[in-house]
Amino acid sequence: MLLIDVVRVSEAVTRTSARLGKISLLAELLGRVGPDEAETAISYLSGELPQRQVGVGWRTLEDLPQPKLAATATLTTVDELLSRIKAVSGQGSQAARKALVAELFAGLTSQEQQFMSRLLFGELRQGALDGVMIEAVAKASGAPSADVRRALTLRGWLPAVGAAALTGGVAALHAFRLEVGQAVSPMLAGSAPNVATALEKAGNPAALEWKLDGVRVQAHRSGGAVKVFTRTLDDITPQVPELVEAVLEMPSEDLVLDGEVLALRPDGRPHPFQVTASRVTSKTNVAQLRERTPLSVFFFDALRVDGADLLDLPYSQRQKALVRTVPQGLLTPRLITGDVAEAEKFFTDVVRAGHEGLVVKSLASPYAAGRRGAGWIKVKPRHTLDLVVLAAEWGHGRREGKLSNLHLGARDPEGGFVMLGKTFKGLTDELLAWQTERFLELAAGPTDSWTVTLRPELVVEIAFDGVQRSPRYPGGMALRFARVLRYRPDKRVEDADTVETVRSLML
DNA sequence: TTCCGACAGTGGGGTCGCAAT
DNA sequence: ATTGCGACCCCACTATCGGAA
Repeated sequence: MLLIDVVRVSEAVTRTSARLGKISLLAELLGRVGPDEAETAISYLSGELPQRQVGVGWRTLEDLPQPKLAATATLTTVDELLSRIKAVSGQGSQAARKALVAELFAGLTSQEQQFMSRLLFGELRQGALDGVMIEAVAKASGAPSADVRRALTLRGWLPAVGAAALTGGVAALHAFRLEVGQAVSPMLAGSAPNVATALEKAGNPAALEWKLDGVRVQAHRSGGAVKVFTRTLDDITPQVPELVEAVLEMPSEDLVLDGEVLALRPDGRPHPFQVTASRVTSKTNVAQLRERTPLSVFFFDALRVDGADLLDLPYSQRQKALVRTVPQGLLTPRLITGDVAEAEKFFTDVVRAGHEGLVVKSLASPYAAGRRGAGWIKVKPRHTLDLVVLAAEWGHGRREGKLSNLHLGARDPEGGFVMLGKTFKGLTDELLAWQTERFLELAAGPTDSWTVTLRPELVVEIAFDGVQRSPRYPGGMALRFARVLRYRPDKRVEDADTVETVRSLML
Protein backbone atom coordinates (compact mmCIF):
# COMPACT_ATOMS: atom_id res chain seq x y z
CA MET A 1 0.00 0.00 0.00
CA LEU A 2 1.18 3.48 -0.79
CA LEU A 3 1.83 5.99 1.97
CA ILE A 4 -0.33 8.48 0.08
CA ASP A 5 -3.38 6.23 0.60
CA VAL A 6 -2.86 6.51 4.35
CA VAL A 7 -2.24 10.25 4.12
CA ARG A 8 -5.46 10.80 2.17
CA VAL A 9 -7.48 8.89 4.74
CA SER A 10 -5.82 10.83 7.54
CA GLU A 11 -6.79 14.08 5.86
CA ALA A 12 -10.35 12.90 5.39
CA VAL A 13 -10.48 11.91 9.06
CA THR A 14 -9.24 15.38 9.99
CA ARG A 15 -12.02 17.00 7.96
CA THR A 16 -14.74 14.84 9.51
CA SER A 17 -15.92 15.91 12.94
CA ALA A 18 -18.30 12.98 13.44
CA ARG A 19 -16.61 10.19 15.33
CA LEU A 20 -18.56 7.50 13.51
CA GLY A 21 -17.50 9.09 10.25
CA LYS A 22 -13.85 8.91 11.25
CA ILE A 23 -14.32 5.27 12.22
CA SER A 24 -15.87 4.43 8.83
CA LEU A 25 -13.04 6.09 6.94
CA LEU A 26 -10.40 4.27 8.96
CA ALA A 27 -12.20 0.93 8.77
CA GLU A 28 -12.51 1.24 5.01
CA LEU A 29 -8.76 1.61 4.66
CA LEU A 30 -8.07 -1.25 7.08
CA GLY A 31 -10.28 -3.37 4.84
CA ARG A 32 -7.91 -3.02 1.93
CA VAL A 33 -4.50 -3.07 3.60
CA GLY A 34 -2.46 -6.23 3.16
CA PRO A 35 -1.47 -8.34 6.19
CA ASP A 36 2.18 -7.28 5.90
CA GLU A 37 1.37 -3.61 6.14
CA ALA A 38 -1.55 -3.68 8.58
CA GLU A 39 0.58 -2.89 11.62
CA THR A 40 2.20 0.06 9.94
CA ALA A 41 -1.10 1.45 8.66
CA ILE A 42 -2.81 1.12 12.05
CA SER A 43 0.18 2.63 13.75
CA TYR A 44 0.37 5.70 11.49
CA LEU A 45 -3.37 6.27 11.57
CA SER A 46 -3.48 6.18 15.33
CA GLY A 47 -0.71 8.73 15.52
CA GLU A 48 2.25 6.62 16.54
CA LEU A 49 5.32 5.07 14.99
CA PRO A 50 5.85 1.31 15.08
CA GLN A 51 9.38 2.14 16.24
CA ARG A 52 7.91 4.30 19.04
CA GLN A 53 10.80 6.79 19.15
CA VAL A 54 13.38 7.21 16.39
CA GLY A 55 15.42 10.15 17.69
CA VAL A 56 13.96 12.69 15.28
CA GLY A 57 12.44 15.91 16.60
CA TRP A 58 11.72 19.46 15.50
CA ARG A 59 15.37 20.34 15.04
CA THR A 60 16.04 17.51 12.63
CA LEU A 61 12.96 18.42 10.63
CA GLU A 62 13.81 22.10 10.26
CA ASP A 63 15.23 21.94 6.76
CA LEU A 64 13.79 19.21 4.61
CA PRO A 65 14.79 18.28 1.08
CA GLN A 66 12.71 19.22 -1.95
CA PRO A 67 9.58 17.07 -2.11
CA LYS A 68 9.00 14.65 -4.93
CA LEU A 69 6.18 15.26 -7.36
CA ALA A 70 4.88 11.72 -7.65
CA ALA A 71 3.75 9.72 -4.63
CA THR A 72 5.47 6.37 -4.91
CA ALA A 73 6.55 5.58 -1.35
CA THR A 74 5.03 2.44 0.10
CA LEU A 75 4.31 1.80 3.76
CA THR A 76 6.93 -0.92 3.72
CA THR A 77 9.74 1.25 2.37
CA VAL A 78 8.93 4.11 4.74
CA ASP A 79 8.76 1.75 7.70
CA GLU A 80 12.12 0.20 6.83
CA LEU A 81 13.75 3.59 6.54
CA LEU A 82 12.38 4.63 9.93
CA SER A 83 13.77 1.46 11.46
CA ARG A 84 17.18 2.26 10.03
CA ILE A 85 16.93 5.80 11.41
CA LYS A 86 16.15 4.39 14.83
CA ALA A 87 19.03 1.92 14.59
CA VAL A 88 21.48 4.69 13.70
CA SER A 89 20.19 6.92 16.51
CA GLY A 90 20.88 4.14 18.98
CA GLN A 91 24.54 3.93 18.07
CA GLY A 92 25.53 7.51 17.89
CA SER A 93 25.87 9.32 14.64
CA GLN A 94 23.72 12.37 14.23
CA ALA A 95 25.17 12.92 10.76
CA ALA A 96 24.19 9.45 9.62
CA ARG A 97 20.74 9.94 11.09
CA LYS A 98 20.32 13.25 9.37
CA ALA A 99 21.29 11.69 6.05
CA LEU A 100 18.72 8.95 6.45
CA VAL A 101 16.03 11.45 7.42
CA ALA A 102 16.90 13.41 4.29
CA GLU A 103 16.66 10.24 2.25
CA LEU A 104 13.26 9.46 3.73
CA PHE A 105 11.82 12.91 3.08
CA ALA A 106 13.35 13.20 -0.39
CA GLY A 107 11.19 10.25 -1.37
CA LEU A 108 7.96 11.94 -0.26
CA THR A 109 5.63 14.48 -1.85
CA SER A 110 5.01 17.67 0.08
CA GLN A 111 1.66 16.28 1.21
CA GLU A 112 3.40 13.17 2.52
CA GLN A 113 6.20 15.21 4.08
CA GLN A 114 3.72 17.20 6.09
CA PHE A 115 2.02 14.04 7.31
CA MET A 116 5.31 12.41 8.24
CA SER A 117 6.49 15.51 10.11
CA ARG A 118 3.35 15.60 12.21
CA LEU A 119 3.63 11.89 12.87
CA LEU A 120 7.25 12.24 14.00
CA PHE A 121 6.31 15.14 16.25
CA GLY A 122 3.54 13.05 17.77
CA GLU A 123 1.08 15.73 16.74
CA LEU A 124 -1.07 14.14 14.08
CA ARG A 125 -4.12 16.11 15.19
CA GLN A 126 -6.60 14.25 13.05
CA GLY A 127 -9.01 13.74 15.94
CA ALA A 128 -8.42 10.01 16.10
CA LEU A 129 -5.98 8.10 18.26
CA ASP A 130 -6.27 4.72 19.95
CA GLY A 131 -9.82 5.24 21.16
CA VAL A 132 -11.18 5.78 17.66
CA MET A 133 -8.88 3.22 16.06
CA ILE A 134 -10.16 0.51 18.42
CA GLU A 135 -13.61 1.02 16.94
CA ALA A 136 -12.22 1.08 13.41
CA VAL A 137 -10.39 -2.20 13.96
CA ALA A 138 -13.59 -3.70 15.35
CA LYS A 139 -15.59 -2.53 12.38
CA ALA A 140 -13.07 -3.70 9.79
CA SER A 141 -12.51 -7.09 11.37
CA GLY A 142 -16.08 -7.78 12.41
CA ALA A 143 -15.01 -8.39 16.00
CA PRO A 144 -16.79 -6.72 18.93
CA SER A 145 -14.91 -3.64 20.13
CA ALA A 146 -14.90 -5.04 23.66
CA ASP A 147 -12.76 -7.91 22.39
CA VAL A 148 -10.36 -5.49 20.71
CA ARG A 149 -10.15 -3.45 23.89
CA ARG A 150 -9.55 -6.53 25.98
CA ALA A 151 -6.75 -7.71 23.71
CA LEU A 152 -5.21 -4.24 23.81
CA THR A 153 -5.23 -4.33 27.59
CA LEU A 154 -3.27 -7.55 27.53
CA ARG A 155 -0.89 -6.73 24.71
CA GLY A 156 -0.46 -3.02 25.32
CA TRP A 157 0.03 -2.10 21.67
CA LEU A 158 -2.87 -1.54 19.29
CA PRO A 159 -1.15 -2.10 15.91
CA ALA A 160 -0.25 -5.66 16.92
CA VAL A 161 -3.76 -6.31 18.21
CA GLY A 162 -5.35 -4.72 15.15
CA ALA A 163 -3.25 -6.67 12.69
CA ALA A 164 -4.17 -9.88 14.49
CA ALA A 165 -7.86 -8.99 14.40
CA LEU A 166 -7.76 -8.19 10.68
CA THR A 167 -6.16 -11.50 9.78
CA GLY A 168 -7.56 -13.83 12.41
CA GLY A 169 -10.77 -12.18 13.58
CA VAL A 170 -12.29 -12.82 16.99
CA ALA A 171 -10.35 -16.03 17.47
CA ALA A 172 -7.05 -14.19 17.12
CA LEU A 173 -8.18 -11.59 19.66
CA HIS A 174 -9.10 -14.30 22.14
CA ALA A 175 -5.63 -15.74 21.77
CA PHE A 176 -4.16 -12.75 23.62
CA ARG A 177 -3.58 -13.72 27.23
CA LEU A 178 -1.93 -12.16 30.20
CA GLU A 179 1.67 -13.23 29.88
CA VAL A 180 4.26 -12.77 32.56
CA GLY A 181 6.94 -10.51 31.10
CA GLN A 182 4.54 -8.88 28.64
CA ALA A 183 3.35 -5.53 30.05
CA VAL A 184 -0.39 -4.91 30.45
CA SER A 185 -1.97 -1.49 29.86
CA PRO A 186 -2.40 -0.07 33.34
CA MET A 187 -5.79 0.87 34.74
CA LEU A 188 -6.09 4.64 35.08
CA ALA A 189 -8.14 6.81 37.40
CA GLY A 190 -10.56 9.63 36.83
CA SER A 191 -10.74 12.48 39.29
CA ALA A 192 -13.16 14.13 41.67
CA PRO A 193 -13.00 17.46 43.50
CA ASN A 194 -13.52 15.91 46.94
CA VAL A 195 -13.85 12.67 48.84
CA ALA A 196 -17.65 12.79 49.11
CA THR A 197 -18.09 13.09 45.36
CA ALA A 198 -15.58 10.32 44.76
CA LEU A 199 -17.47 8.03 47.16
CA GLU A 200 -20.71 8.73 45.34
CA LYS A 201 -19.14 7.74 42.04
CA ALA A 202 -17.29 4.67 43.25
CA GLY A 203 -20.20 3.21 45.16
CA ASN A 204 -20.60 2.83 48.86
CA PRO A 205 -18.69 1.44 50.60
CA ALA A 206 -15.54 1.85 48.57
CA ALA A 207 -11.84 1.31 49.09
CA LEU A 208 -9.69 4.37 49.76
CA GLU A 209 -6.01 4.05 49.03
CA TRP A 210 -3.17 6.48 49.63
CA LYS A 211 -2.09 8.17 46.44
CA LEU A 212 1.70 8.26 46.53
CA ASP A 213 3.56 10.76 44.39
CA GLY A 214 5.96 8.48 42.59
CA VAL A 215 6.27 6.47 39.40
CA ARG A 216 3.71 3.83 38.50
CA VAL A 217 5.19 0.36 38.19
CA GLN A 218 4.01 -3.01 36.99
CA ALA A 219 6.14 -5.84 38.31
CA HIS A 220 6.25 -9.25 36.63
CA ARG A 221 7.86 -12.33 38.08
CA SER A 222 8.37 -15.71 36.54
CA GLY A 223 10.45 -17.92 38.77
CA GLY A 224 13.71 -16.08 39.34
CA ALA A 225 13.12 -13.53 36.58
CA VAL A 226 11.60 -10.13 37.35
CA LYS A 227 10.70 -7.33 34.98
CA VAL A 228 9.40 -3.89 35.89
CA PHE A 229 7.46 -1.64 33.52
CA THR A 230 6.26 1.97 33.68
CA ARG A 231 2.82 3.32 32.85
CA THR A 232 3.84 3.61 29.20
CA LEU A 233 5.15 0.04 29.32
CA ASP A 234 8.82 0.93 29.21
CA ASP A 235 11.13 -1.56 30.88
CA ILE A 236 12.89 0.05 33.85
CA THR A 237 14.08 -3.14 35.54
CA PRO A 238 17.78 -2.16 35.75
CA GLN A 239 16.94 1.15 37.44
CA VAL A 240 14.95 -0.33 40.32
CA PRO A 241 16.96 -3.16 41.93
CA GLU A 242 15.21 -2.62 45.28
CA LEU A 243 11.94 -3.49 43.68
CA VAL A 244 13.30 -6.56 41.93
CA GLU A 245 14.66 -7.88 45.23
CA ALA A 246 11.40 -7.21 47.02
CA VAL A 247 9.43 -9.15 44.43
CA LEU A 248 11.89 -12.06 44.52
CA GLU A 249 11.29 -12.44 48.24
CA MET A 250 7.58 -12.97 47.80
CA PRO A 251 6.16 -16.48 48.13
CA SER A 252 4.54 -16.60 44.68
CA GLU A 253 6.83 -17.29 41.73
CA ASP A 254 4.30 -16.39 39.07
CA LEU A 255 3.16 -12.84 39.65
CA VAL A 256 2.00 -9.59 38.14
CA LEU A 257 1.60 -6.68 40.55
CA ASP A 258 0.62 -3.03 40.16
CA GLY A 259 2.07 -0.34 42.38
CA GLU A 260 4.08 2.83 42.85
CA VAL A 261 7.79 3.40 43.56
CA LEU A 262 8.99 6.49 45.33
CA ALA A 263 11.93 7.78 47.32
CA LEU A 264 11.27 8.25 51.02
CA ARG A 265 13.32 10.30 53.42
CA PRO A 266 14.76 8.65 56.53
CA ASP A 267 11.81 10.00 58.51
CA GLY A 268 9.41 8.19 56.20
CA ARG A 269 8.04 11.27 54.49
CA PRO A 270 8.24 11.37 50.69
CA HIS A 271 10.92 13.23 48.78
CA PRO A 272 9.63 15.68 46.17
CA PHE A 273 8.57 13.95 42.97
CA GLN A 274 11.65 15.33 41.23
CA VAL A 275 13.89 13.19 43.44
CA THR A 276 11.96 10.02 42.71
CA ALA A 277 11.83 10.69 38.99
CA SER A 278 15.52 11.41 38.87
CA ARG A 279 16.34 8.19 40.66
CA VAL A 280 14.05 6.05 38.51
CA THR A 281 15.34 7.42 35.21
CA SER A 282 19.04 7.30 36.08
CA LYS A 283 20.69 4.37 34.38
CA THR A 284 24.27 4.92 35.43
CA ASN A 285 25.71 4.33 38.90
CA VAL A 286 22.47 2.80 40.10
CA ALA A 287 24.27 1.04 42.93
CA GLN A 288 25.62 4.33 44.33
CA LEU A 289 22.39 6.23 43.79
CA ARG A 290 20.59 3.49 45.59
CA GLU A 291 22.63 4.03 48.74
CA ARG A 292 21.96 7.74 48.79
CA THR A 293 18.35 7.67 47.61
CA PRO A 294 16.76 4.28 48.18
CA LEU A 295 13.45 3.56 46.52
CA SER A 296 10.45 2.13 48.29
CA VAL A 297 7.64 0.30 46.57
CA PHE A 298 4.01 0.03 47.54
CA PHE A 299 1.68 -2.31 45.70
CA PHE A 300 -2.06 -1.78 45.40
CA ASP A 301 -3.25 -4.41 42.94
CA ALA A 302 -2.57 -7.96 41.81
CA LEU A 303 -3.23 -9.03 38.23
CA ARG A 304 -1.82 -12.50 38.60
CA VAL A 305 -0.79 -14.56 41.59
CA ASP A 306 0.46 -18.17 41.57
CA GLY A 307 -0.31 -18.43 37.90
CA ALA A 308 -3.96 -17.40 38.23
CA ASP A 309 -5.21 -14.43 36.20
CA LEU A 310 -7.18 -11.99 38.31
CA LEU A 311 -7.99 -9.20 35.83
CA ASP A 312 -11.66 -10.04 35.56
CA LEU A 313 -12.23 -10.54 39.25
CA PRO A 314 -13.67 -7.70 41.32
CA TYR A 315 -11.34 -5.45 43.27
CA SER A 316 -12.18 -7.10 46.57
CA GLN A 317 -11.06 -10.52 45.35
CA ARG A 318 -7.88 -9.20 43.76
CA GLN A 319 -7.10 -7.58 47.10
CA LYS A 320 -7.34 -10.92 48.88
CA ALA A 321 -4.71 -12.33 46.55
CA LEU A 322 -2.59 -9.20 46.96
CA VAL A 323 -2.61 -9.32 50.74
CA ARG A 324 -1.80 -13.02 50.68
CA THR A 325 1.30 -12.43 48.56
CA VAL A 326 2.75 -9.03 49.37
CA PRO A 327 4.28 -8.39 52.80
CA GLN A 328 2.38 -5.93 54.96
CA GLY A 329 5.08 -3.26 54.71
CA LEU A 330 4.82 -3.11 50.93
CA LEU A 331 1.06 -2.66 50.79
CA THR A 332 -0.42 0.72 50.00
CA PRO A 333 -2.30 1.98 53.08
CA ARG A 334 -5.99 1.40 52.55
CA LEU A 335 -9.34 1.89 54.23
CA ILE A 336 -12.70 0.46 53.24
CA THR A 337 -15.55 2.66 54.28
CA GLY A 338 -18.79 4.22 53.20
CA ASP A 339 -18.69 6.86 55.88
CA VAL A 340 -17.89 10.28 54.47
CA ALA A 341 -16.54 11.66 57.73
CA GLU A 342 -14.24 8.69 58.19
CA ALA A 343 -13.11 8.98 54.56
CA GLU A 344 -12.37 12.67 54.97
CA LYS A 345 -10.28 11.99 58.03
CA PHE A 346 -8.29 9.41 56.05
CA PHE A 347 -7.77 12.07 53.37
CA THR A 348 -6.52 14.58 55.94
CA ASP A 349 -4.16 11.94 57.33
CA VAL A 350 -2.57 11.13 54.00
CA VAL A 351 -2.06 14.77 53.11
CA ARG A 352 -0.58 15.44 56.51
CA ALA A 353 1.83 12.55 55.93
CA GLY A 354 3.08 14.47 52.91
CA HIS A 355 1.47 12.39 50.16
CA GLU A 356 -0.67 13.38 47.21
CA GLY A 357 -4.17 12.34 48.22
CA LEU A 358 -6.41 9.31 47.79
CA VAL A 359 -7.60 7.00 45.06
CA VAL A 360 -11.15 5.87 45.72
CA LYS A 361 -11.92 2.47 44.21
CA SER A 362 -15.09 0.59 43.54
CA LEU A 363 -15.07 -2.78 45.31
CA ALA A 364 -16.79 -4.42 42.38
CA SER A 365 -14.75 -3.16 39.44
CA PRO A 366 -12.53 -5.51 37.45
CA TYR A 367 -9.11 -4.40 36.27
CA ALA A 368 -10.25 -2.42 33.22
CA ALA A 369 -7.12 -1.03 31.68
CA GLY A 370 -6.64 1.96 29.52
CA ARG A 371 -9.79 3.87 30.39
CA ARG A 372 -9.89 6.66 32.88
CA GLY A 373 -12.74 7.15 35.21
CA ALA A 374 -14.16 3.66 35.32
CA GLY A 375 -13.77 2.34 38.81
CA TRP A 376 -10.92 4.43 40.20
CA ILE A 377 -11.20 8.07 41.18
CA LYS A 378 -8.37 10.20 42.51
CA VAL A 379 -8.84 13.04 44.96
CA LYS A 380 -6.16 15.61 45.70
CA PRO A 381 -6.18 18.80 47.74
CA ARG A 382 -6.32 21.94 45.67
CA HIS A 383 -4.33 25.09 46.37
CA THR A 384 -5.21 28.43 44.86
CA LEU A 385 -3.39 31.72 44.38
CA ASP A 386 -4.27 35.09 42.90
CA LEU A 387 -1.56 35.77 40.36
CA VAL A 388 -0.84 38.39 37.73
CA VAL A 389 -0.77 37.69 33.99
CA LEU A 390 2.61 38.84 32.69
CA ALA A 391 2.38 37.63 29.09
CA ALA A 392 0.55 35.22 26.84
CA GLU A 393 1.44 32.99 23.92
CA TRP A 394 -0.50 32.40 20.72
CA GLY A 395 -2.27 29.04 20.62
CA HIS A 396 -2.19 26.28 18.04
CA GLY A 397 -4.75 23.97 16.43
CA ARG A 398 -8.21 24.86 17.59
CA ARG A 399 -6.70 27.73 19.56
CA GLU A 400 -5.11 29.27 16.47
CA GLY A 401 -5.54 33.05 16.57
CA LYS A 402 -6.26 33.04 20.29
CA LEU A 403 -3.89 34.06 23.05
CA SER A 404 -3.73 30.89 25.07
CA ASN A 405 -0.76 30.08 27.26
CA LEU A 406 -0.50 32.45 30.23
CA HIS A 407 2.72 33.50 31.96
CA LEU A 408 1.93 33.76 35.65
CA GLY A 409 3.65 35.98 38.17
CA ALA A 410 3.53 36.53 41.91
CA ARG A 411 3.96 39.98 43.35
CA ASP A 412 7.40 40.84 44.69
CA PRO A 413 6.99 43.14 47.70
CA GLU A 414 10.29 44.75 46.69
CA GLY A 415 8.57 45.69 43.44
CA GLY A 416 7.85 43.90 40.22
CA PHE A 417 6.75 40.33 39.64
CA VAL A 418 8.34 36.91 39.71
CA MET A 419 7.27 34.43 37.06
CA LEU A 420 6.15 31.06 38.43
CA GLY A 421 5.21 29.18 35.31
CA LYS A 422 2.66 29.01 32.56
CA THR A 423 -0.76 27.50 32.04
CA PHE A 424 -3.25 26.97 29.24
CA LYS A 425 -5.68 24.87 31.22
CA GLY A 426 -9.16 25.66 32.42
CA LEU A 427 -9.95 28.12 29.65
CA THR A 428 -13.33 27.94 27.93
CA ASP A 429 -13.74 29.17 24.35
CA GLU A 430 -15.56 32.17 25.73
CA LEU A 431 -12.72 32.96 28.11
CA LEU A 432 -10.15 32.48 25.35
CA ALA A 433 -11.98 34.98 23.15
CA TRP A 434 -12.33 37.44 25.99
CA GLN A 435 -8.73 37.23 27.13
CA THR A 436 -7.36 37.54 23.61
CA GLU A 437 -9.17 40.85 23.21
CA ARG A 438 -8.27 42.05 26.69
CA PHE A 439 -4.60 41.04 26.35
CA LEU A 440 -4.20 42.96 23.12
CA GLU A 441 -5.40 46.06 24.98
CA LEU A 442 -2.82 45.36 27.67
CA ALA A 443 -0.03 44.60 25.20
CA ALA A 444 3.17 46.33 26.17
CA GLY A 445 6.61 46.59 24.70
CA PRO A 446 8.09 44.46 21.95
CA THR A 447 6.17 41.36 21.03
CA ASP A 448 7.83 38.42 19.35
CA SER A 449 6.09 36.09 16.96
CA TRP A 450 4.52 33.88 19.60
CA THR A 451 4.54 35.82 22.87
CA VAL A 452 2.71 39.00 23.76
CA THR A 453 4.08 40.81 26.80
CA LEU A 454 1.40 42.53 28.89
CA ARG A 455 1.21 45.40 31.29
CA PRO A 456 0.81 43.54 34.60
CA GLU A 457 -2.71 44.65 35.45
CA LEU A 458 -4.85 41.55 35.34
CA VAL A 459 -5.35 39.23 38.32
CA VAL A 460 -6.28 35.60 37.73
CA GLU A 461 -7.15 32.92 40.26
CA ILE A 462 -5.03 29.82 39.65
CA ALA A 463 -5.45 26.33 41.05
CA PHE A 464 -2.40 24.08 41.37
CA ASP A 465 -1.17 20.93 43.09
CA GLY A 466 1.96 22.23 44.71
CA VAL A 467 5.11 24.29 44.41
CA GLN A 468 8.25 22.62 43.14
CA ARG A 469 11.85 23.66 43.02
CA SER A 470 12.65 25.17 39.65
CA PRO A 471 15.96 25.60 37.85
CA ARG A 472 14.15 27.54 35.14
CA TYR A 473 12.34 30.38 36.83
CA PRO A 474 13.97 33.33 38.57
CA GLY A 475 12.29 32.72 41.92
CA GLY A 476 13.55 29.11 41.93
CA MET A 477 9.96 27.90 42.17
CA ALA A 478 7.35 26.67 39.73
CA LEU A 479 3.71 25.69 40.15
CA ARG A 480 2.80 22.07 39.51
CA PHE A 481 -0.24 21.47 37.31
CA ALA A 482 -1.44 25.06 37.30
CA ARG A 483 -4.89 25.77 35.78
CA VAL A 484 -7.12 28.82 35.50
CA LEU A 485 -10.15 28.98 37.79
CA ARG A 486 -11.39 32.49 36.92
CA TYR A 487 -10.34 36.04 36.35
CA ARG A 488 -10.58 38.44 39.26
CA PRO A 489 -11.43 41.83 37.77
CA ASP A 490 -12.53 42.81 41.28
CA LYS A 491 -8.97 42.44 42.56
CA ARG A 492 -6.24 44.95 42.10
CA VAL A 493 -2.70 43.89 41.33
CA GLU A 494 -1.69 45.08 44.80
CA ASP A 495 -3.99 42.38 46.20
CA ALA A 496 -2.27 39.57 44.29
CA ASP A 497 -0.36 36.94 46.24
CA THR A 498 3.31 37.51 46.95
CA VAL A 499 6.42 35.43 46.33
CA GLU A 500 6.68 34.90 50.08
CA THR A 501 3.28 33.25 50.18
CA VAL A 502 4.32 30.94 47.37
CA ARG A 503 7.63 30.15 49.04
CA SER A 504 5.87 29.19 52.24
CA LEU A 505 3.90 26.61 50.25
CA MET A 506 7.05 24.96 49.00
CA LEU A 507 8.17 23.83 52.44
C1' DT B 1 40.63 15.56 27.37
C1' DT B 2 36.72 17.37 29.68
C1' DC B 3 32.83 20.40 29.78
C1' DC B 4 28.48 22.09 28.32
C1' DG B 5 24.53 23.35 25.30
C1' DA B 6 21.01 21.55 22.47
C1' DC B 7 17.92 17.93 21.42
C1' DA B 8 14.98 13.93 22.15
C1' DG B 9 12.28 11.40 25.10
C1' DT B 10 10.53 10.18 29.51
C1' DG B 11 8.13 10.96 34.14
C1' DG B 12 4.18 13.51 36.33
C1' DG B 13 -0.51 15.91 34.78
C1' DG B 14 -6.13 19.04 34.34
C1' DT B 15 -9.89 20.85 31.74
C1' DC B 16 -12.34 21.91 27.72
C1' DG B 17 -15.58 20.89 23.50
C1' DC B 18 -17.74 17.67 20.79
C1' DA B 19 -20.07 13.36 19.49
C1' DA B 20 -22.47 9.66 20.98
C1' DT B 21 -25.11 7.29 24.27
C1' DA C 1 -27.28 14.49 31.50
C1' DT C 2 -23.30 11.73 31.22
C1' DT C 3 -19.29 9.63 29.18
C1' DG C 4 -15.32 8.94 26.25
C1' DC C 5 -11.95 10.88 23.53
C1' DG C 6 -8.68 14.01 21.69
C1' DA C 7 -6.60 18.46 21.93
C1' DC C 8 -4.52 21.83 24.36
C1' DC C 9 0.08 22.57 26.47
C1' DC C 10 2.85 22.62 31.28
C1' DC C 11 7.64 21.53 34.28
C1' DA C 12 11.66 18.50 35.64
C1' DC C 13 14.80 15.32 34.54
C1' DT C 14 18.36 12.06 32.00
C1' DA C 15 20.90 10.45 28.05
C1' DT C 16 23.25 11.51 24.16
C1' DC C 17 25.92 13.86 20.63
C1' DG C 18 29.09 17.08 19.04
C1' DG C 19 31.41 21.28 19.36
C1' DA C 20 33.79 24.45 22.62
C1' DA C 21 37.14 25.08 26.02
